[in-house]
Amino acid sequence: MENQLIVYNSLTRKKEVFKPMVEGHVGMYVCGPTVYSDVHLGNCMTFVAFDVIYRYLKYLGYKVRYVRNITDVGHLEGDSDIGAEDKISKKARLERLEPMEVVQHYTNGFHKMMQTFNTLSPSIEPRATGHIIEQIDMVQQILDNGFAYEQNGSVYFDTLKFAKAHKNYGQLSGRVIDDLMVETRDDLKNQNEKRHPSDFAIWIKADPEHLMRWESPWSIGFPGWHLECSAMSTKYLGKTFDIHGGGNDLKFPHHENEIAQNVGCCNSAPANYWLHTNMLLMNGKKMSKSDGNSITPQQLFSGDSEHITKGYSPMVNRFFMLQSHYRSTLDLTDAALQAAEKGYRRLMEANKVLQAMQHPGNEASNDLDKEINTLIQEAHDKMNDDFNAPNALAKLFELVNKINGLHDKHLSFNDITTSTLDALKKCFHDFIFDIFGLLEENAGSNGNGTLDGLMQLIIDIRKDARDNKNWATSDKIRDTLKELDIQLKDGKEGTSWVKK
RNA sequence: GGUCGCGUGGCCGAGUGGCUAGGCAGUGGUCUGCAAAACCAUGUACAGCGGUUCGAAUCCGCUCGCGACCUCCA
Repeated sequence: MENQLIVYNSLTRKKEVFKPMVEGHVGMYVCGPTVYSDVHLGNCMTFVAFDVIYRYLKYLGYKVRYVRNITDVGHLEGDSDIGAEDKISKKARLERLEPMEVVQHYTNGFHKMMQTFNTLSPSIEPRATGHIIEQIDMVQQILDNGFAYEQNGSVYFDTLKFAKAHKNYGQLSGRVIDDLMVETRDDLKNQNEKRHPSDFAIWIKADPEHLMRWESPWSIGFPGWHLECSAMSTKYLGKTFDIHGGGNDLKFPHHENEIAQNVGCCNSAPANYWLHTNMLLMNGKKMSKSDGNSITPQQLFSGDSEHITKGYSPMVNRFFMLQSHYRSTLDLTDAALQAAEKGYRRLMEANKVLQAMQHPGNEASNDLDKEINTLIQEAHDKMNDDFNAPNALAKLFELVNKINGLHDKHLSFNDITTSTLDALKKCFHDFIFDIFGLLEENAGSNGNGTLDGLMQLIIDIRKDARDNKNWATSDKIRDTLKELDIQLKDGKEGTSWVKK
Protein backbone atom coordinates (compact mmCIF):
# COMPACT_ATOMS: atom_id res chain seq x y z
CA MET A 1 0.00 0.00 0.00
CA GLU A 2 0.95 3.58 -0.48
CA ASN A 3 2.21 5.82 2.22
CA GLN A 4 -0.04 8.75 1.51
CA LEU A 5 -3.04 9.67 3.59
CA ILE A 6 -6.45 9.00 2.06
CA VAL A 7 -9.59 10.58 3.49
CA TYR A 8 -13.24 10.14 2.67
CA ASN A 9 -14.65 13.49 1.65
CA SER A 10 -18.36 13.83 2.39
CA LEU A 11 -18.57 16.62 -0.16
CA THR A 12 -17.57 14.41 -3.09
CA ARG A 13 -18.58 11.11 -1.46
CA LYS A 14 -15.25 9.69 -2.46
CA LYS A 15 -11.98 8.77 -0.91
CA GLU A 16 -9.36 11.31 -1.91
CA VAL A 17 -5.66 11.78 -1.39
CA PHE A 18 -5.23 14.30 1.39
CA LYS A 19 -3.27 17.31 0.26
CA PRO A 20 -3.09 20.24 2.63
CA MET A 21 -3.20 23.78 1.27
CA VAL A 22 0.14 24.59 2.83
CA GLU A 23 2.69 21.80 2.82
CA GLY A 24 3.16 20.41 6.31
CA HIS A 25 0.30 22.37 7.88
CA VAL A 26 -3.31 21.43 8.45
CA GLY A 27 -6.22 23.65 9.43
CA MET A 28 -9.06 21.66 10.96
CA TYR A 29 -12.38 22.93 12.26
CA VAL A 30 -14.71 20.65 14.20
CA CYS A 31 -18.18 21.66 15.35
CA GLY A 32 -18.21 21.58 19.12
CA PRO A 33 -21.11 21.27 21.51
CA THR A 34 -23.97 23.60 22.28
CA VAL A 35 -23.56 24.02 25.99
CA TYR A 36 -27.09 23.96 27.32
CA SER A 37 -26.99 20.51 28.93
CA ASP A 38 -24.61 17.75 29.98
CA VAL A 39 -22.60 16.21 27.18
CA HIS A 40 -23.85 12.74 26.33
CA LEU A 41 -21.95 9.74 25.13
CA GLY A 42 -22.76 10.23 21.47
CA ASN A 43 -21.12 13.65 21.53
CA CYS A 44 -18.11 12.11 23.20
CA MET A 45 -17.78 9.55 20.44
CA THR A 46 -17.54 12.24 17.79
CA PHE A 47 -14.94 14.17 19.73
CA VAL A 48 -12.93 11.04 20.42
CA ALA A 49 -13.03 10.22 16.70
CA PHE A 50 -11.68 13.65 15.79
CA ASP A 51 -9.18 13.41 18.61
CA VAL A 52 -7.74 10.31 16.95
CA ILE A 53 -7.71 12.10 13.61
CA TYR A 54 -5.97 15.10 15.19
CA ARG A 55 -3.46 12.84 16.91
CA TYR A 56 -2.74 10.91 13.74
CA LEU A 57 -2.20 14.04 11.69
CA LYS A 58 0.27 15.21 14.33
CA TYR A 59 1.89 11.80 14.36
CA LEU A 60 2.42 12.13 10.61
CA GLY A 61 4.32 15.32 11.34
CA TYR A 62 1.74 17.91 10.35
CA LYS A 63 1.50 21.12 12.27
CA VAL A 64 -2.20 21.17 12.96
CA ARG A 65 -4.32 24.11 14.02
CA TYR A 66 -7.37 22.43 15.50
CA VAL A 67 -10.30 24.73 16.13
CA ARG A 68 -13.34 23.44 17.97
CA ASN A 69 -16.01 25.91 18.94
CA ILE A 70 -18.35 26.26 21.87
CA THR A 71 -21.80 27.32 20.76
CA ASP A 72 -23.23 29.41 23.55
CA VAL A 73 -25.84 31.44 21.74
CA GLY A 74 -28.09 31.21 18.74
CA HIS A 75 -29.12 27.59 18.88
CA LEU A 76 -32.88 27.60 19.03
CA GLU A 77 -35.34 25.27 20.67
CA GLY A 78 -37.72 23.33 18.53
CA ASP A 79 -37.94 22.87 14.83
CA SER A 80 -38.05 26.44 13.76
CA ASP A 81 -35.44 29.11 13.53
CA ILE A 82 -37.82 31.88 14.29
CA GLY A 83 -40.34 32.39 17.00
CA ALA A 84 -38.51 29.95 19.24
CA GLU A 85 -36.31 30.40 22.21
CA ASP A 86 -32.55 30.19 22.29
CA LYS A 87 -31.54 26.99 24.09
CA ILE A 88 -29.18 28.72 26.46
CA SER A 89 -31.62 31.51 27.11
CA LYS A 90 -34.39 29.05 27.91
CA LYS A 91 -32.27 27.07 30.31
CA ALA A 92 -31.21 30.29 32.03
CA ARG A 93 -34.79 31.43 32.42
CA LEU A 94 -35.95 28.07 33.77
CA GLU A 95 -33.15 27.80 36.28
CA ARG A 96 -33.07 31.50 37.11
CA LEU A 97 -29.47 31.84 36.13
CA GLU A 98 -27.48 34.23 34.04
CA PRO A 99 -27.09 32.69 30.57
CA MET A 100 -23.35 32.83 31.09
CA GLU A 101 -23.73 30.75 34.26
CA VAL A 102 -25.44 28.07 32.22
CA VAL A 103 -22.75 28.29 29.59
CA GLN A 104 -19.93 28.18 32.12
CA HIS A 105 -21.41 25.24 33.98
CA TYR A 106 -21.85 23.02 30.96
CA THR A 107 -18.61 24.16 29.36
CA ASN A 108 -16.77 23.12 32.50
CA GLY A 109 -18.52 19.77 32.45
CA PHE A 110 -17.67 19.31 28.81
CA HIS A 111 -14.01 20.08 29.37
CA LYS A 112 -13.83 17.72 32.29
CA MET A 113 -15.38 14.93 30.26
CA MET A 114 -13.03 15.55 27.34
CA GLN A 115 -10.16 15.24 29.78
CA THR A 116 -11.61 12.05 31.23
CA PHE A 117 -11.65 10.59 27.73
CA ASN A 118 -8.05 11.77 27.34
CA THR A 119 -8.74 13.93 24.30
CA LEU A 120 -6.21 16.61 23.50
CA SER A 121 -7.37 20.20 23.80
CA PRO A 122 -7.97 21.97 20.53
CA SER A 123 -5.53 24.70 19.57
CA ILE A 124 -8.30 27.28 19.77
CA GLU A 125 -11.73 26.89 21.33
CA PRO A 126 -13.66 29.99 20.34
CA ARG A 127 -17.09 30.89 21.70
CA ALA A 128 -19.96 32.24 19.70
CA THR A 129 -20.65 35.02 22.23
CA GLY A 130 -17.05 36.12 21.98
CA HIS A 131 -17.42 36.68 18.25
CA ILE A 132 -20.57 38.75 17.90
CA ILE A 133 -18.73 41.48 16.03
CA GLU A 134 -17.34 39.03 13.51
CA GLN A 135 -20.78 37.56 13.04
CA ILE A 136 -22.38 40.97 12.53
CA ASP A 137 -19.69 41.77 9.98
CA MET A 138 -20.44 38.56 8.17
CA VAL A 139 -24.17 39.25 8.11
CA GLN A 140 -23.41 42.68 6.66
CA GLN A 141 -21.13 41.21 4.03
CA ILE A 142 -23.77 38.68 3.01
CA LEU A 143 -26.35 41.49 2.80
CA ASP A 144 -23.94 43.58 0.72
CA ASN A 145 -23.46 40.65 -1.62
CA GLY A 146 -27.20 40.38 -2.03
CA PHE A 147 -27.68 36.95 -0.51
CA ALA A 148 -29.73 38.04 2.49
CA TYR A 149 -32.64 40.33 3.27
CA GLU A 150 -33.89 42.13 6.35
CA GLN A 151 -37.38 41.64 7.68
CA ASN A 152 -38.59 43.38 10.84
CA GLY A 153 -35.12 43.55 12.33
CA SER A 154 -34.20 39.96 11.52
CA VAL A 155 -31.96 38.99 8.64
CA TYR A 156 -32.55 35.91 6.52
CA PHE A 157 -30.30 34.11 4.14
CA ASP A 158 -31.86 34.06 0.67
CA THR A 159 -31.42 30.45 -0.36
CA LEU A 160 -33.26 30.77 -3.66
CA LYS A 161 -31.07 33.59 -4.86
CA PHE A 162 -27.98 31.85 -3.59
CA ALA A 163 -28.89 28.59 -5.29
CA LYS A 164 -29.31 30.40 -8.58
CA ALA A 165 -25.91 32.04 -8.31
CA HIS A 166 -24.11 29.01 -6.92
CA LYS A 167 -25.31 25.76 -8.35
CA ASN A 168 -23.96 23.59 -5.59
CA TYR A 169 -26.28 24.54 -2.73
CA GLY A 170 -27.37 21.19 -1.36
CA GLN A 171 -24.30 19.32 -2.57
CA LEU A 172 -23.08 18.25 0.84
CA SER A 173 -26.37 16.86 2.07
CA GLY A 174 -27.65 15.67 -1.29
CA ARG A 175 -30.61 18.03 -1.24
CA VAL A 176 -32.40 19.07 -4.38
CA ILE A 177 -33.10 22.79 -4.45
CA ASP A 178 -36.61 22.42 -5.79
CA ASP A 179 -37.50 20.13 -2.94
CA LEU A 180 -36.15 22.55 -0.41
CA MET A 181 -38.31 25.29 -1.84
CA VAL A 182 -41.45 23.29 -1.19
CA GLU A 183 -42.23 22.99 2.47
CA THR A 184 -43.36 19.47 3.24
CA ARG A 185 -43.66 19.46 6.99
CA ASP A 186 -46.88 20.88 8.35
CA ASP A 187 -45.37 21.98 11.61
CA LEU A 188 -43.06 24.38 9.85
CA LYS A 189 -45.59 26.46 8.06
CA ASN A 190 -46.44 30.06 8.93
CA GLN A 191 -42.91 31.26 9.02
CA ASN A 192 -44.15 34.30 7.26
CA GLU A 193 -41.11 36.52 7.64
CA LYS A 194 -39.19 34.29 5.31
CA ARG A 195 -39.50 34.52 1.57
CA HIS A 196 -38.88 30.83 1.08
CA PRO A 197 -39.25 27.97 3.50
CA SER A 198 -35.63 27.03 3.03
CA ASP A 199 -34.33 30.46 4.00
CA PHE A 200 -32.75 30.62 7.41
CA ALA A 201 -32.09 33.32 9.97
CA ILE A 202 -28.62 34.73 10.30
CA TRP A 203 -29.62 37.53 12.66
CA ILE A 204 -32.65 37.28 14.92
CA LYS A 205 -34.41 40.20 16.56
CA ALA A 206 -34.74 39.47 20.25
CA ASP A 207 -38.12 39.44 21.95
CA PRO A 208 -38.29 41.80 24.92
CA GLU A 209 -37.90 38.96 27.42
CA HIS A 210 -35.00 37.36 25.59
CA LEU A 211 -31.97 37.35 27.85
CA MET A 212 -29.13 37.26 25.34
CA ARG A 213 -29.05 40.35 23.14
CA TRP A 214 -26.61 42.53 21.29
CA GLU A 215 -26.79 45.77 19.32
CA SER A 216 -26.64 45.45 15.58
CA PRO A 217 -27.49 47.59 12.54
CA TRP A 218 -30.80 45.73 12.22
CA SER A 219 -32.07 45.25 15.73
CA ILE A 220 -31.12 44.34 19.22
CA GLY A 221 -30.85 40.62 18.77
CA PHE A 222 -28.62 37.64 18.48
CA PRO A 223 -26.90 35.68 15.70
CA GLY A 224 -28.45 32.63 14.08
CA TRP A 225 -27.19 29.14 14.53
CA HIS A 226 -24.71 28.20 11.74
CA LEU A 227 -23.29 31.69 11.61
CA GLU A 228 -20.86 31.29 14.49
CA CYS A 229 -19.05 28.46 12.77
CA SER A 230 -18.72 30.36 9.52
CA ALA A 231 -17.43 33.44 11.29
CA MET A 232 -15.02 31.69 13.62
CA SER A 233 -13.59 29.25 11.10
CA THR A 234 -12.92 32.17 8.77
CA LYS A 235 -11.32 34.18 11.53
CA TYR A 236 -8.95 31.49 12.74
CA LEU A 237 -8.37 29.31 9.70
CA GLY A 238 -9.02 31.59 6.77
CA LYS A 239 -11.65 31.73 4.07
CA THR A 240 -10.70 28.27 2.93
CA PHE A 241 -9.03 25.66 5.07
CA ASP A 242 -8.29 21.94 4.93
CA ILE A 243 -10.67 19.89 7.06
CA HIS A 244 -14.09 20.56 8.47
CA GLY A 245 -15.58 17.92 10.72
CA GLY A 246 -18.66 17.13 12.74
CA GLY A 247 -21.35 14.58 13.36
CA ASN A 248 -23.32 13.63 10.29
CA ASP A 249 -26.52 14.86 11.88
CA LEU A 250 -25.04 18.31 11.30
CA LYS A 251 -24.72 17.85 7.55
CA PHE A 252 -28.09 19.38 7.06
CA PRO A 253 -28.96 22.05 7.75
CA HIS A 254 -25.96 23.19 9.75
CA HIS A 255 -23.06 22.43 7.45
CA GLU A 256 -24.96 23.07 4.25
CA ASN A 257 -25.87 26.51 5.53
CA GLU A 258 -22.39 27.11 6.80
CA ILE A 259 -21.07 26.56 3.29
CA ALA A 260 -23.73 28.87 1.89
CA GLN A 261 -22.80 31.60 4.36
CA ASN A 262 -19.11 31.33 3.63
CA VAL A 263 -19.62 31.36 -0.08
CA GLY A 264 -22.23 34.09 0.23
CA CYS A 265 -19.85 36.20 2.28
CA CYS A 266 -16.44 35.48 0.86
CA ASN A 267 -17.14 33.72 -2.43
CA SER A 268 -15.02 30.76 -1.43
CA ALA A 269 -15.90 27.34 -0.06
CA PRO A 270 -14.80 26.98 3.56
CA ALA A 271 -13.21 23.55 3.57
CA ASN A 272 -11.58 21.26 1.06
CA TYR A 273 -12.38 18.08 2.95
CA TRP A 274 -15.52 17.43 4.95
CA LEU A 275 -15.32 14.58 7.44
CA HIS A 276 -18.43 13.30 9.19
CA THR A 277 -18.67 10.84 12.02
CA ASN A 278 -21.56 8.45 12.25
CA MET A 279 -23.93 8.09 15.16
CA LEU A 280 -23.70 6.12 18.34
CA LEU A 281 -26.74 3.90 18.69
CA MET A 282 -28.30 2.39 21.74
CA ASN A 283 -30.76 -0.45 21.26
CA GLY A 284 -30.42 0.06 17.55
CA LYS A 285 -31.60 3.66 17.66
CA LYS A 286 -29.67 6.87 17.48
CA MET A 287 -28.49 8.06 20.84
CA SER A 288 -30.09 11.42 21.06
CA LYS A 289 -30.31 14.19 23.56
CA SER A 290 -33.74 15.26 22.50
CA ASP A 291 -35.65 11.99 22.64
CA GLY A 292 -34.10 10.62 25.80
CA ASN A 293 -32.46 7.58 24.22
CA SER A 294 -29.15 8.39 25.74
CA ILE A 295 -26.78 7.51 28.51
CA THR A 296 -24.42 9.95 30.14
CA PRO A 297 -20.77 9.09 30.47
CA GLN A 298 -21.14 9.29 34.24
CA GLN A 299 -23.82 6.62 34.19
CA LEU A 300 -21.68 4.46 31.99
CA PHE A 301 -18.69 4.78 34.30
CA SER A 302 -20.73 4.04 37.41
CA GLY A 303 -23.00 1.39 35.94
CA ASP A 304 -26.00 3.36 37.16
CA SER A 305 -28.25 2.68 34.18
CA GLU A 306 -30.84 0.11 33.21
CA HIS A 307 -28.97 -0.50 29.98
CA ILE A 308 -25.79 -1.94 31.48
CA THR A 309 -24.94 -4.48 34.16
CA LYS A 310 -21.88 -2.73 35.53
CA GLY A 311 -19.69 0.31 35.05
CA TYR A 312 -17.15 0.67 32.28
CA SER A 313 -14.14 2.90 32.63
CA PRO A 314 -13.37 5.84 30.34
CA MET A 315 -10.56 3.99 28.60
CA VAL A 316 -12.71 0.93 28.03
CA ASN A 317 -15.17 3.26 26.35
CA ARG A 318 -12.48 4.86 24.30
CA PHE A 319 -11.27 1.44 23.21
CA PHE A 320 -14.85 0.45 22.41
CA MET A 321 -15.17 3.49 20.15
CA LEU A 322 -11.88 2.70 18.44
CA GLN A 323 -13.18 -0.71 17.47
CA SER A 324 -15.58 0.76 14.96
CA HIS A 325 -14.74 3.03 12.07
CA TYR A 326 -15.67 6.67 12.53
CA ARG A 327 -18.00 6.59 9.52
CA SER A 328 -19.92 3.56 10.81
CA THR A 329 -22.63 3.52 13.39
CA LEU A 330 -21.75 1.85 16.65
CA ASP A 331 -24.35 0.04 18.70
CA LEU A 332 -23.85 0.30 22.43
CA THR A 333 -24.68 -2.91 24.26
CA ASP A 334 -23.58 -4.37 27.54
CA ALA A 335 -22.06 -7.43 25.86
CA ALA A 336 -20.08 -5.29 23.43
CA LEU A 337 -18.71 -3.22 26.32
CA GLN A 338 -17.68 -6.33 28.20
CA ALA A 339 -15.86 -7.57 25.13
CA ALA A 340 -14.17 -4.20 24.79
CA GLU A 341 -13.10 -4.27 28.42
CA LYS A 342 -11.33 -7.59 27.98
CA GLY A 343 -9.82 -6.56 24.68
CA TYR A 344 -8.50 -3.34 26.17
CA ARG A 345 -6.84 -5.18 29.05
CA ARG A 346 -5.32 -7.74 26.72
CA LEU A 347 -3.78 -5.00 24.62
CA MET A 348 -2.43 -3.07 27.58
CA GLU A 349 -1.03 -6.18 29.25
CA ALA A 350 0.74 -7.21 26.07
CA ASN A 351 2.25 -3.77 25.82
CA LYS A 352 3.60 -3.99 29.35
CA VAL A 353 5.14 -7.35 28.58
CA LEU A 354 6.60 -5.99 25.36
CA GLN A 355 8.13 -2.85 26.88
CA ALA A 356 9.90 -4.97 29.50
CA MET A 357 11.43 -7.30 26.91
CA GLN A 358 15.17 -7.40 26.34
CA HIS A 359 16.63 -8.99 23.27
CA PRO A 360 19.09 -11.62 24.48
CA GLY A 361 21.37 -11.24 21.45
CA ASN A 362 21.70 -13.87 18.75
CA GLU A 363 19.61 -11.88 16.36
CA ALA A 364 18.54 -12.98 12.91
CA SER A 365 16.02 -11.87 10.36
CA ASN A 366 13.83 -14.88 9.73
CA ASP A 367 10.18 -15.29 8.74
CA LEU A 368 8.96 -14.07 12.12
CA ASP A 369 11.03 -10.93 11.75
CA LYS A 370 9.50 -10.20 8.36
CA GLU A 371 6.02 -10.97 9.63
CA ILE A 372 6.34 -8.52 12.48
CA ASN A 373 7.67 -5.77 10.25
CA THR A 374 4.89 -6.37 7.75
CA LEU A 375 2.24 -6.10 10.47
CA ILE A 376 3.78 -2.86 11.75
CA GLN A 377 3.66 -1.43 8.25
CA GLU A 378 0.10 -2.63 7.76
CA ALA A 379 -1.08 -0.94 10.94
CA HIS A 380 0.17 2.36 9.53
CA ASP A 381 -1.33 1.63 6.11
CA LYS A 382 -4.71 1.11 7.72
CA MET A 383 -4.55 4.45 9.49
CA ASN A 384 -3.54 6.08 6.22
CA ASP A 385 -6.66 4.65 4.65
CA ASP A 386 -9.20 7.10 6.06
CA PHE A 387 -8.11 6.68 9.67
CA ASN A 388 -9.17 3.06 9.88
CA ALA A 389 -8.51 2.60 13.59
CA PRO A 390 -10.39 -0.72 13.95
CA ASN A 391 -8.27 -2.28 11.25
CA ALA A 392 -5.06 -0.87 12.67
CA LEU A 393 -6.14 -2.22 16.03
CA ALA A 394 -6.65 -5.64 14.49
CA LYS A 395 -3.05 -5.55 13.26
CA LEU A 396 -1.93 -4.67 16.75
CA PHE A 397 -3.77 -7.68 18.10
CA GLU A 398 -2.02 -9.90 15.58
CA LEU A 399 1.19 -8.49 16.98
CA VAL A 400 -0.07 -9.23 20.50
CA ASN A 401 0.00 -12.88 19.49
CA LYS A 402 3.64 -12.56 18.51
CA ILE A 403 4.51 -10.71 21.70
CA ASN A 404 2.86 -13.34 23.87
CA GLY A 405 4.53 -16.04 21.83
CA LEU A 406 7.95 -14.52 22.46
CA HIS A 407 7.09 -14.08 26.11
CA ASP A 408 5.90 -17.67 26.32
CA LYS A 409 9.02 -18.85 24.52
CA HIS A 410 7.30 -20.79 21.79
CA LEU A 411 8.54 -18.08 19.47
CA SER A 412 12.23 -17.32 19.57
CA PHE A 413 14.09 -14.05 19.82
CA ASN A 414 16.68 -15.75 17.64
CA ASP A 415 14.35 -15.20 14.71
CA ILE A 416 14.08 -11.44 15.08
CA THR A 417 16.56 -8.60 15.16
CA THR A 418 17.05 -6.10 17.95
CA SER A 419 15.97 -3.33 15.62
CA THR A 420 12.71 -5.18 14.94
CA LEU A 421 12.07 -5.51 18.65
CA ASP A 422 12.75 -1.81 19.04
CA ALA A 423 10.44 -1.01 16.15
CA LEU A 424 7.74 -3.15 17.72
CA LYS A 425 8.11 -1.36 21.03
CA LYS A 426 7.91 1.99 19.31
CA CYS A 427 4.91 0.90 17.25
CA PHE A 428 2.94 -0.15 20.33
CA HIS A 429 3.89 2.92 22.27
CA ASP A 430 3.03 5.25 19.41
CA PHE A 431 -0.26 3.62 18.56
CA ILE A 432 -1.59 2.98 22.04
CA PHE A 433 -0.63 6.24 23.68
CA ASP A 434 0.03 8.81 20.96
CA ILE A 435 -2.46 7.86 18.26
CA PHE A 436 -5.26 6.00 20.01
CA GLY A 437 -4.86 8.13 23.11
CA LEU A 438 -5.36 5.27 25.53
CA LEU A 439 -4.09 5.46 29.08
CA GLU A 440 -2.92 2.83 31.49
CA GLU A 441 -5.69 3.04 34.03
CA ASN A 442 -5.51 -0.04 36.21
CA ALA A 443 -1.83 -0.60 36.51
CA GLY A 444 -0.85 -2.89 39.36
CA SER A 445 2.20 -0.84 40.06
CA ASN A 446 1.31 2.78 39.61
CA GLY A 447 3.82 4.55 41.74
CA ASN A 448 1.84 4.03 44.93
CA GLY A 449 4.65 2.80 47.12
CA THR A 450 2.50 1.91 50.12
CA LEU A 451 0.07 -0.15 48.10
CA ASP A 452 2.87 -1.86 46.19
CA GLY A 453 4.63 -2.69 49.44
CA LEU A 454 1.48 -4.07 51.01
CA MET A 455 0.69 -6.17 47.99
CA GLN A 456 4.21 -7.52 47.89
CA LEU A 457 3.88 -8.48 51.56
CA ILE A 458 0.59 -10.25 50.94
CA ILE A 459 2.00 -12.07 47.93
CA ASP A 460 5.00 -13.18 49.99
CA ILE A 461 2.78 -14.49 52.78
CA ARG A 462 0.66 -16.36 50.28
CA LYS A 463 3.77 -17.84 48.72
CA ASP A 464 4.89 -19.16 52.09
CA ALA A 465 1.46 -20.67 52.62
CA ARG A 466 1.55 -22.30 49.24
CA ASP A 467 5.06 -23.62 49.79
CA ASN A 468 3.68 -25.24 52.97
CA LYS A 469 0.66 -26.54 51.06
CA ASN A 470 -1.54 -24.42 53.29
CA TRP A 471 -4.21 -24.09 50.63
CA ALA A 472 -6.84 -22.70 53.01
CA THR A 473 -4.74 -19.62 53.71
CA SER A 474 -3.51 -19.10 50.16
CA ASP A 475 -7.02 -19.43 48.75
CA LYS A 476 -8.43 -17.10 51.38
CA ILE A 477 -5.93 -14.45 50.34
CA ARG A 478 -6.66 -14.98 46.67
CA ASP A 479 -10.45 -14.98 47.06
CA THR A 480 -10.61 -12.05 49.43
CA LEU A 481 -8.45 -9.95 47.15
CA LYS A 482 -10.68 -10.93 44.28
CA GLU A 483 -13.65 -9.52 46.14
CA LEU A 484 -11.68 -6.30 46.40
CA ASP A 485 -11.23 -6.40 42.63
CA ILE A 486 -7.59 -7.27 42.89
CA GLN A 487 -6.59 -10.21 40.77
CA LEU A 488 -3.51 -12.25 41.50
CA LYS A 489 -1.77 -13.72 38.51
CA ASP A 490 0.40 -16.74 39.16
CA GLY A 491 3.03 -16.96 36.48
CA LYS A 492 6.26 -18.80 35.92
CA GLU A 493 8.32 -15.98 37.39
CA GLY A 494 6.18 -15.51 40.47
CA THR A 495 2.94 -13.74 41.21
CA SER A 496 1.86 -10.35 39.97
CA TRP A 497 -1.35 -8.50 40.58
CA VAL A 498 -3.70 -6.16 38.84
CA LYS A 499 -6.52 -3.98 40.09
CA LYS A 500 -9.66 -4.31 38.03
C1' G B 1 -43.21 10.90 0.50
C1' G B 2 -37.85 12.76 -0.82
C1' U B 3 -32.42 12.00 -0.07
C1' C B 4 -28.61 8.88 1.81
C1' G B 5 -26.76 4.61 4.16
C1' C B 6 -26.79 -0.29 6.24
C1' G B 7 -27.97 -5.85 6.62
C1' U B 8 -21.14 -10.20 7.83
C1' G B 9 -20.43 -16.57 12.10
C1' G B 10 -23.52 -16.78 19.37
C1' C B 11 -22.35 -11.07 20.23
C1' C B 12 -19.51 -6.62 18.58
C1' G B 13 -17.10 -5.28 14.24
C1' A B 14 -13.37 -4.63 9.68
C1' G B 15 -13.26 -5.93 4.72
C1' U B 16 -15.55 -3.83 -1.61
C1' G B 17 -13.85 -9.03 -7.28
C1' G B 18 -9.68 -14.45 -6.01
C1' C B 19 -5.47 -14.42 -0.27
C1' U B 20 -7.06 -16.36 8.00
C1' A B 21 -9.51 -9.32 9.66
C1' G B 22 -9.64 -8.57 14.83
C1' G B 23 -12.00 -8.56 19.81
C1' C B 24 -15.45 -11.17 23.10
C1' A B 25 -18.03 -15.68 24.06
C1' G B 26 -17.93 -21.18 23.23
C1' U B 27 -15.13 -25.87 22.69
C1' G B 28 -10.51 -28.84 23.27
C1' G B 29 -5.57 -28.59 25.21
C1' U B 30 -0.94 -26.57 28.01
C1' C B 31 0.15 -24.51 32.75
C1' U B 32 -1.75 -24.88 38.09
C1' G B 33 -2.40 -27.98 44.53
C1' C B 34 -7.35 -26.51 42.46
C1' A B 35 -8.48 -22.16 40.02
C1' A B 36 -7.87 -17.47 37.78
C1' A B 37 -4.63 -15.20 34.39
C1' A B 38 -1.69 -16.39 30.26
C1' C B 39 -0.66 -19.36 26.01
C1' C B 40 -1.88 -22.96 21.90
C1' A B 41 -5.66 -25.03 18.72
C1' U B 42 -10.51 -24.59 16.91
C1' G B 43 -15.70 -21.34 12.95
C1' U B 44 -19.07 -24.90 5.66
C1' A B 45 -20.29 -15.92 8.21
C1' C B 46 -21.58 -12.54 4.61
C1' A B 47 -30.54 -10.84 4.51
C1' G B 48 -33.29 -13.34 0.12
C1' C B 49 -33.77 -14.00 -5.19
C1' G B 50 -31.85 -13.18 -9.98
C1' G B 51 -27.81 -11.24 -13.17
C1' U B 52 -22.49 -9.91 -14.79
C1' U B 53 -17.76 -12.74 -14.32
C1' C B 54 -13.23 -18.05 -15.09
C1' G B 55 -14.39 -16.46 -10.01
C1' A B 56 -19.06 -12.29 -6.01
C1' A B 57 -19.70 -11.01 1.05
C1' U B 58 -17.58 -7.43 -2.56
C1' C B 59 -20.28 -5.18 -9.04
C1' C B 60 -25.63 -4.69 -11.18
C1' G B 61 -31.12 -5.38 -10.59
C1' C B 62 -35.26 -6.61 -7.69
C1' U B 63 -37.46 -8.08 -2.89
C1' C B 64 -37.51 -7.99 2.38
C1' G B 65 -35.72 -5.78 6.98
C1' C B 66 -33.27 -1.72 9.65
C1' G B 67 -31.39 3.17 10.38
C1' A B 68 -30.11 8.45 9.51
C1' C B 69 -31.36 13.24 7.53
C1' C B 70 -35.51 16.25 5.43
C1' U B 71 -34.69 23.51 9.77
C1' C B 72 -33.52 20.38 17.99
C1' C B 73 -29.06 17.00 18.33
C1' A B 74 -22.12 14.94 17.74
